[in-house]
Amino acid sequence: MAKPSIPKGTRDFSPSEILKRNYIFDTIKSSFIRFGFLPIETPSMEKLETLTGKYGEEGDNLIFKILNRGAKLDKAVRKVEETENLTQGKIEHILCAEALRYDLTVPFARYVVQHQNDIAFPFKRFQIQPVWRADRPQKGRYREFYQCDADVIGSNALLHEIEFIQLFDEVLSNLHIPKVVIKVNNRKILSGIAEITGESERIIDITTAIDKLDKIGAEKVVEELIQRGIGDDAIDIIKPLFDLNGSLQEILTEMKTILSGSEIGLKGIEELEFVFNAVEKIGLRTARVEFDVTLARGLNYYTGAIFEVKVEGVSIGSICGGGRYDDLTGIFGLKNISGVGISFGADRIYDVLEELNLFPTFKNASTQLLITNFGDDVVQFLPLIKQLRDAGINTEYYPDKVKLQKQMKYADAKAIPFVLFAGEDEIKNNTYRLKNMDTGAQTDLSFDEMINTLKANI
RNA sequence: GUGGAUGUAGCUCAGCUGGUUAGAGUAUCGGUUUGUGGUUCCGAGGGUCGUGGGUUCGAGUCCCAUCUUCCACCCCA
Repeated sequence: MAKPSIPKGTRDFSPSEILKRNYIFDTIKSSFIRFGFLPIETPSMEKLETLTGKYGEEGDNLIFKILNRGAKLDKAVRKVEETENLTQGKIEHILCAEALRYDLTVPFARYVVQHQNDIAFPFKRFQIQPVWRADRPQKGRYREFYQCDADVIGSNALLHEIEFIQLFDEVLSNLHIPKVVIKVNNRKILSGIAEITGESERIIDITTAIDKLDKIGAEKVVEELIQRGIGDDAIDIIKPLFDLNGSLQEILTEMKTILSGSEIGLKGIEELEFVFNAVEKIGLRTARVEFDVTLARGLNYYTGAIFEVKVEGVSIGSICGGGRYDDLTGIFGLKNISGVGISFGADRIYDVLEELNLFPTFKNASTQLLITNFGDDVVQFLPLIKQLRDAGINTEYYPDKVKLQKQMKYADAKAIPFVLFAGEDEIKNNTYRLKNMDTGAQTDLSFDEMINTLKANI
C-alpha cells in the first residue's frame, strides 16, 4: 500500500495549528463585525459559467473544474469527439458544468443578484471560507486556502475606501504585525495614463508592464513595454511615472500635471486625495499608507480604488488585496450597483506570524485540570468531574488505570496546567491535592478552596 | 503553463569513487522496584532508501520516467 499523502498544495491542520488559525479568524471576524459587516456563506462549488471570464484568461485556467459524471459525462465525451476545432476552454465547458470557487467576491456578486429582493442595500457582508486555485504551489501559495472577505455593495461613497484602510490597520495591528504597508492606487488613474498615451485599448499591456517596476526596474519595464508593442511616444509619457518621489501630496500634485489631459485620470486622483486626506486626519495605529501608481492587480473587474497590503522584510507576497468594482453584478443582470471590498489572506498572514514568531501562546485552550486515575471505581468521580465542569473548568479524568508517571507525562505533553490527585480517601475527606504543573508546587485543599485556586490561576 | 533544485526511520540529517544484515540525533513505546511530569540511565519498535522501470554479478549510490516539496518566471492570498 502506498504511503498516505494529500494532493499538492493542500495541508492537514493539527490541533495547535487550528488554534493559531482560529486566532487569526477571530481577530479578523471581530473587526468585521465592529465595522458593521454581516456573515454569509456560499457553496464550495459554483456553476462553471458563473466563474469563467471574471478573472482574465490566466484566471480561467486556474479554476478547478469538476468533471461531469455518469450519463452526462458519456454524452459530453461523445460531443467532444464529434465536434471539430475545439479549444481547451471549449472542451472544458462541455465536460464540466461546475467548478470550485476561485475567490469569494464573484460568488458574492452572484449571491447579491440572486437574493436582491431580500437584501437591504447598501449590503455589508463578510465571508470566511476556503477557495481553490489550480496553481503551482510555492511558499505562501497553496491550492486550497482561506480568504476572509468584507464587501459593501450598493454604495458609491468613498467612505468605504477610508474604512477599509482603517480595517486593514485595525486587524493587522491587533495581530501585532509590524511594518505593514497599505498600497493604494485607482484604476481610473491607470485608465488616464492609457488615455494620454493614446493607447487606451492597451491598458492591460501597459499596467502589467509597469506593475513590475519595483521588481525588475525602469529599464526592463521599458523593454517590456516595447516588446508589448507600445510606441515610443507613449513610453516617453509613461516614463516620468517611474521616478515619482516625495510626499504623498507632492506625488499627487505631479500626477495631476501628468494627467492634466485626462478627465478620468484626474477623477482618479481626486478620489485618492479625498481618501488619503481623510485617513491622514483620523490617523492609523501602525500601518503606513502609500500611493503606488504601478499597482495594477490582475483582476480585471476593478474600476476604482485598488488595495494591496504587504509586510516589509518578510519573504511572503501580499497578504491582503481589494478594490472597487462598479459593475460586477452587471454581469449577472443587476446594473449600476457599485461594490467595494477587501480580502485578508489568512494562510499568508499565518505564514507571516510564524516567520516573525508573533503567535501568542494559547494557554488553557483545552483541558485545564487533569484528575488522576488510581484505579478506583470511576463512577464515584463523576459528580466531582461534573461539579468542576459546571464551575467552568475544563476537566478531564484520566480514563485508564496506568502508572501515575504516564498520567503526568500525558498532562505535560498536553500542557495541562493543573493535576488533581484524587482517590477514594480524598473524596471521603473532601481534601484534594492540587498540583501546579508550572511551578511543581502542590497543596491540600477542600473542594471550594480548590475551585477558587483554579479560577484565580486560569 | 515554462525553467531549475530536491526526496534516506514520525521529525532533522549522515551514508566516501556502486559491494555483504542502511546509521545518528530527536520523537514514540517500555523499564529504572508498583501514588507524581518536564533532567539522568537502560532497552525496544519503526525504513521494500518518494514511486515505477532500466544498466550491472551487485544500486540508497548510475540512467530514464513519474510524483512531492522548494526556487525563479507567469500570476496571485
